[in-house]
Amino acid sequence: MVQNTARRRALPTVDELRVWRDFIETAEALRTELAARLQSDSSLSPGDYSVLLALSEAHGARLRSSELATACGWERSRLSHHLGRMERRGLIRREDCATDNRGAEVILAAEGATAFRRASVPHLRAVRELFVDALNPKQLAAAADVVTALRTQLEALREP
Amino acid sequence: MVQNTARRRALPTVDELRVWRDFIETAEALRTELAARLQSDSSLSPGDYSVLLALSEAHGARLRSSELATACGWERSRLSHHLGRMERRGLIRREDCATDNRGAEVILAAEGATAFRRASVPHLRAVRELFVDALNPKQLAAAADVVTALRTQLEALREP
DNA sequence: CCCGTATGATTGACATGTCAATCAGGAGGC
DNA sequence: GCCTCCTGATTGACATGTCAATCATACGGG
Repeated sequence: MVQNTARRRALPTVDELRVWRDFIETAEALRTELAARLQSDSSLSPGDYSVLLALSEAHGARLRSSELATACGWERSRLSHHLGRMERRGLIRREDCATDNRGAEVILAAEGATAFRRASVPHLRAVRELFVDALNPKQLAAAADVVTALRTQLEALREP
Repeated sequence: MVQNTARRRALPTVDELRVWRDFIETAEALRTELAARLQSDSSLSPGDYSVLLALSEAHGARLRSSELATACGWERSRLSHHLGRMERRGLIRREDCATDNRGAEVILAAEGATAFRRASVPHLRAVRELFVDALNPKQLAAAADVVTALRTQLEALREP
């Protein structure tokens, strides 16, 4: 038991640390490359893409601000800042909500819809090239398994 | 062949896209959680930690600015901005380089060394808890394999 | 109806990151 | 020595992200 405790408390080995660093740096490099392609294909940032995707899938191409935040998995203040920038560029509009005077509705503008259409297929193609095509079926399944385990651990440790 | 080409060009399936999103979001969530723990343990950001780690390992606890950038894997301008902030907080100092008047040497300040010592063990412990302990040995090996494959593909596609 | 509190959203201050421009100092050819 | 080009590093403008504070409105108890 003492040994068990000691083992649980030990610091990562050099090999384990290397895997960790490779993992986190690779994820980061992938995000950066995807972002660069998205930008050059469509002048959209990944944030823009998330917002436009959520709005495109929404009924009537409009969402309450807080629903949009949930759909993107963002904090509200982050969304608010980002919507300000997107509104300046004409990608979305904001209107007061009819049923709750505190609320705002975010509406996909025509220019935003066009930009999203232009971005979508090249972006998905890039995901395929850079991620899916890099892995054989076993590796893809292993990746899914690993991220599930990581997510589970993360959620277990975040609550208590 | 036609079929092969078609398959290569196809967009990701829903399942493949889900793995991709889980992968990228989990990596992001891990980074965020590690950053939060680092901050509360030591008032250091991940960027601060990278810089202090590189300086700690350097001979004489000092490095040329561009060597430091390489060690961190950062662009020079990013490093320059970050060093400005760290210098304001007394974590590092900058001196002119004796052998090249263009150059600058970055020096680990006493306060930076202290902060790094305070941060180091809890940070490594957090990596163990959140990453290493979440995976059994097979999963850890699979993770290493997957990120290697992703990195290889990324580098293959970035050059041409 | 009115008050206290909760909720939806925005704002301001600041940390972080990228890109392009700048600036000073080396290095080689003449 | 001088001119040109290369290199090391910083800077400014701006996009992005977090946190705490703010503000207006909704809502429920009395």
